[in-house]
Amino acid sequence: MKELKQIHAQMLRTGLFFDAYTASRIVAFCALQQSGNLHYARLALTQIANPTSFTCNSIIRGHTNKNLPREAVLFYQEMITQGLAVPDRFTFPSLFKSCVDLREGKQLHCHSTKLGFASDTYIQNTLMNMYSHCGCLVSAHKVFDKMVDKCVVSWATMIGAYTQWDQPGEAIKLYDRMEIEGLKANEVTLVNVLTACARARDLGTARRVHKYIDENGFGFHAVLITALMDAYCKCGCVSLARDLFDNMPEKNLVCWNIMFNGHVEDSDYEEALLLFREMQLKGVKGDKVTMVSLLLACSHLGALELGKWLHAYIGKEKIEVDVALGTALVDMYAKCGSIEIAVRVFQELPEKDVMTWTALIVGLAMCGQGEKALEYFHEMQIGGVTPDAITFVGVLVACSHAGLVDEGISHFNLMSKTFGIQPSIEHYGCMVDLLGRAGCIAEAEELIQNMPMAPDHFVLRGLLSACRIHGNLEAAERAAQQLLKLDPNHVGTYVLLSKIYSSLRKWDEAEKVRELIAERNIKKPPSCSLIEVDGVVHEFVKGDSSHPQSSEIYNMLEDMINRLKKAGYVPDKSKVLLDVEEEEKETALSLHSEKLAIAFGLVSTEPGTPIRVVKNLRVCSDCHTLTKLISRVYNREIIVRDRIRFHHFKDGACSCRDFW
DNA sequence: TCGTGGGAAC
Repeated sequence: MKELKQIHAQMLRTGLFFDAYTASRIVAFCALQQSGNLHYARLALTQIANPTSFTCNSIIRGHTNKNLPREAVLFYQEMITQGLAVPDRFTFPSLFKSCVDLREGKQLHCHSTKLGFASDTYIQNTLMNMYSHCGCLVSAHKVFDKMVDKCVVSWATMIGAYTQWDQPGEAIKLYDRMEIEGLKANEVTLVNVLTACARARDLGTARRVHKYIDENGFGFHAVLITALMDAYCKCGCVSLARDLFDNMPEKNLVCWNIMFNGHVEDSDYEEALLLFREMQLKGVKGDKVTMVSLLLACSHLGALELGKWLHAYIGKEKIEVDVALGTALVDMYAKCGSIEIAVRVFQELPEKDVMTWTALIVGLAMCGQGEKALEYFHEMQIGGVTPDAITFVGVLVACSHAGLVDEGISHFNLMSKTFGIQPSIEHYGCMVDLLGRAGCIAEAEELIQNMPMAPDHFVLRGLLSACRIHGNLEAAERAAQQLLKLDPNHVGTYVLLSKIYSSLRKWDEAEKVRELIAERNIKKPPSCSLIEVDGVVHEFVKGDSSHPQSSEIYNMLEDMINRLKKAGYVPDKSKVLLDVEEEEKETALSLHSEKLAIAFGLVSTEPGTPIRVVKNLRVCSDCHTLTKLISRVYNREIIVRDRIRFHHFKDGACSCRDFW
């Protein structure tokens, strides 16, 4: 700018600036160059008596490029009202790009048509894009249909518009039409189609595009490969994406992020974290998108220390905490059993939306803090945030876990009456759980009878587990029958039913159910527990002896059980499925994965440190009793997250008040 | 003129 100003001054002295063409270059430089100055461009313009359309177009483009859309449109208005210059075909592309209002967009469309640019391909392409951005896909398509000379850009734009407006199926159809008409696609077309494949989970098309890329010699194109990776990830083919990723000559942050997210969505949290360490070794820094994915991994693993480390990293690297990242932080602290920090982080967030509030409500629900969850639910509405269907799932879960039957029912009614949200099967699932858990089995059955859809396995399993808690065999058999019809290969049904039989001492029936599992060759998912020590997540499965410190762990386990027996512990063998000798039952119990994880926690952390364990299944009653005692005898807080909620053990009691 | 990634639920 310093040099430009000198040139400008000389031009004024020599009179060269009064030549419109020469002056236009001064304006264009100031308006368009990185080092330019838009304000100066507009000042210079005021000194030009007869600016050309080129000069004015530069000003418009300058505002568009610097993301000042309002100013671009306002300047156009000035240009025509003051008659600065007549718009030409170069005026409209950047003008359309800056137009976000449909009404205004139509006016500009009208201008361009009156000026004779109706069939200019360049203008029509940007016009389509403008209509799409203004949310009028129909108009965008009308422009597309009427185009006589459609070029690659036209097709790519329309495909992109469909994808953007959540109609990936239509986008893919359009691409198919292109292929049929024998048209060549370019990189952008393919990126847009792949984005559509990702949204539509269309693996077939993604593979076809991949083949097309290989066969048409596109060479290495980072964005294209990145889009392909994402499509593979979203279609559940993470390893295909990983192959592409590993072979990329250069990896930008977006492709790292896609890979982190791919592994997280694939439930491979450890792999996501390993990959992050690899990225750090390469000296690449994460951004807010990276943090969201990694925090999600921590949430699933219950890796609080790692989560805290990421939180500190966000602060250290000055990563902007926007709503999505804020929500991920709240979710991480809540799901890692640190609800107090979750609440504090939540309160300090500058921006919260319905997802943020919902994450907190769900977090409180999981801790059994139903009343608090309801308080936040009301505070949220006072703050002007409208709850959605998922928020209500959280509210109902909160009521369910805290035994707030009446509140649950009233909120269930409130949902449709006041908020116009029709209850979905998820909401009915919560209600069945709520009623069943509180012992109202008949009411739960009646609700299932009267709901507008057929019960799914969540609903029926909720009923069945309520029957187990309350020892209602008749209702259990009815629920189990339906469940077995619906999903005969789900081991949970057999296990629950068999547990009900054995708790009622109907050993023969229990055995019969157990035999069915073997006969039908149904695979049991292994029960496993995770515990994080010094930032490393250790995994234990039932009866595990693969851990390097296994002998220490088993010694501790023995010590634990002996000390607890002295403190009054009697193993609860009634829920053990196996029809074996009493002693073996005791051994089977003592090998439950959470007991191993807790024993490991006791040997590998300082006295007094809280122990946090995450389980993939629900805790059994024996482990629950035992853990209560451990918390007293070993003077440790123990926080166990099971498949659906938290148990916070302290001084011999559990936060669930034995209601789970 | 057209292009890649992230947050809440039974």
